[in-house]
Amino acid sequence: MPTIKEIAKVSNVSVATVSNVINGKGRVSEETKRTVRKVIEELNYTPNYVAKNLKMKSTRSIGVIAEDMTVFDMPDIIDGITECCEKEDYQILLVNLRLYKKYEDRYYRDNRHREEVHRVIDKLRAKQVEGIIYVSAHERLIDVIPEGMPLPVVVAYGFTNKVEIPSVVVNDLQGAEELVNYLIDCGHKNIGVIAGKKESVHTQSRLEGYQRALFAGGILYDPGLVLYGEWDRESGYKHTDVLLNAGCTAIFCMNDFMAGGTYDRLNELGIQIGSDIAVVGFDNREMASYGKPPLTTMGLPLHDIGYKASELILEALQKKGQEKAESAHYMDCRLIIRESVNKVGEPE
Amino acid sequence: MPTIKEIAKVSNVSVATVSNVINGKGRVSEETKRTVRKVIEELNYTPNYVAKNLKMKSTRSIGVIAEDMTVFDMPDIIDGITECCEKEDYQILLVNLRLYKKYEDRYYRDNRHREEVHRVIDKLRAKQVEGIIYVSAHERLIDVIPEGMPLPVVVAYGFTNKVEIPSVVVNDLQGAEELVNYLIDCGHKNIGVIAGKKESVHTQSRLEGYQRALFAGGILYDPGLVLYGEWDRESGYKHTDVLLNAGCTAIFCMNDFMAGGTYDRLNELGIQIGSDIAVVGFDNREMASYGKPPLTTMGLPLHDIGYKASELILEALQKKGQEKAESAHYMDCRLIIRESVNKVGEPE
DNA sequence: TTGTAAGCGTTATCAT
DNA sequence: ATGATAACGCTTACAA
Repeated sequence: MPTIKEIAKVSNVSVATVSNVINGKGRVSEETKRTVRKVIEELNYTPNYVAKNLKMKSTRSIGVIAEDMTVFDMPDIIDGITECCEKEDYQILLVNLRLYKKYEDRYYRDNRHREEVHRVIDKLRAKQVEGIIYVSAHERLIDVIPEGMPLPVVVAYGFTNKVEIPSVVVNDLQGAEELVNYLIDCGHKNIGVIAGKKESVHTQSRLEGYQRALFAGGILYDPGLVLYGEWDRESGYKHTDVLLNAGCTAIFCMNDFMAGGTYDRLNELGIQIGSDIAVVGFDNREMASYGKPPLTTMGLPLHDIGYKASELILEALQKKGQEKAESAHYMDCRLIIRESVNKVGEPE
Repeated sequence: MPTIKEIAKVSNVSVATVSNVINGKGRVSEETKRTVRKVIEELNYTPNYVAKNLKMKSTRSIGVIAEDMTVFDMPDIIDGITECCEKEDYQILLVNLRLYKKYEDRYYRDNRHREEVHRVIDKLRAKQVEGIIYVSAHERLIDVIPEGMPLPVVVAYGFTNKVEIPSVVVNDLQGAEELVNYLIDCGHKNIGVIAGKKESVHTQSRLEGYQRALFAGGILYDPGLVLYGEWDRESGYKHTDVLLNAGCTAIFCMNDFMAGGTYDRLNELGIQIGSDIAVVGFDNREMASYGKPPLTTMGLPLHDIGYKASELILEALQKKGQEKAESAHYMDCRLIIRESVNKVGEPE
């Protein structure tokens, strides 16, 4: 690997001049520019960024800590991060914690995890990344970031307990509200819901969105129409009947898995989804588009979450140590209309 | 950010000593070790790796170029790469080409793509990565890597036209053979296949696997039982009838999408999958496990491909410039047995 | 327009 | 056991 010194030597100029033509700085005659460029070409020279970074005290790189690459939401978040970073010419140092593979399902109770995160952050700092994005595998409270980080950190797809660390998350409320609005616009008034676990923040927010939509639509909220499930297919299956008996013309399942379960039950019963009854899901998982009929659902703003997280980092890098922005950023969901919702005639 | 110099000053020792205690080299008294460590702790010092890397001329990092993060096979491949790299303490510089988002479906005919790859590689070289893994979004010939790369390059999930660049790909032949073997073990003798596009390498290899399994099972190969599709659901749907008419008791679809299509048709016909007839897919897409019944299919060795690619890079780094290994590495698929295959009694 | 030289934060050699 | 110091490859005053 040739260095700038060798380029200088064979070009018969000083290293300063070579540096200048590379970076388009200073005044250097067209003549020498040409020869230097030719030599660079011939020797297949590539400048050494680690030397440059050392000198410049900047790396234009950020660290991305992904809890687990293989969970369904990761790729789009990472995609959003990379899109923003590419635009601003920032590089990404990726570390994949592989939490699920390593610790099964209860890694977050584990102190090994906390220590590992600290180790990883130290290494990233050592590599002189200018900021860090921590990407949670599922939306929950992230409390493993050490105190007093000397560089901007944001957590994507998770909440934080420290005000100095912004987080960017799904706007469940808007999503649910818009989804139920759509149902109402289609003429449905008796809308049952198969919710997630009662204590989940998603469940709470999506329920609130449901209530708002109902209120705006002038529909009485009947708590008897909301059943709590476990987010799994089975829950959708077993709760369908009671909603049917209550005379619901539409069922709002708080995720696509549970919608799959109500599909199962409805099929058994010979009830036609999308004509006899409407069902909607949430999350827009891959399976949603393969349902029969394809499921109308709410798309998670995964890409936007990643993009926004990058933006926050880059902004923080600009106005170094200036006022902190608000802590939680809610990204809007996007309605994915497919074929599982029928219009219902005006009954009045 | 404190430097080693400041640590030295407040510890009342030289930088050399500090460096030594950090790296556990040279002889230094327990006494000074302790004080230096304390100062490091107090000042929250982290060594600057870019300086270290410059000095050491090594970065322990490799570049990973992903054609598109959001295609289904990427995450597992990346996961494999990171697992291997973490084990060997190598860092990953990730670049996401976002090919699909940028160029729709025919990016690979586009010269902008080639130029972009060259630019990306230059940047990675500048960052002093020690090797590069190019991860294709779909298995095909990758010919965008420049000639005479001065560092190890391997392409994961794609073929190469240069002998010096190893590639690691799916062992379609083994996969199909094992899958059809399983069918035969279950007593099936009349096995139809809904293949992919005729010119596809996957189709060719999987067909060969099918033929081998048949041969080993003493079953005559009937070319009339293989129908070529377009890899999509529709293909599975429309080819099912002729296989049925030919009296097949099992249908081998060359991907899960097409299997979904034959599921559709079989359902219409009221034929029970997993008892009246067997169907198997290939790829183990997310949807496969949600089928009714869950689809028996062949899992792609995505993780292994990533892992192997890393191994090849790291090996090449060891025996710098020694003899090249073979060029194409085939990773075995893994059979995923679910509920879409019935056993069939011995008819003799 | 071009060259000299200091310095970025480390490690390593060689004295002491 | 510890300390001076050169060197890694680059940028940037400043000098010529």
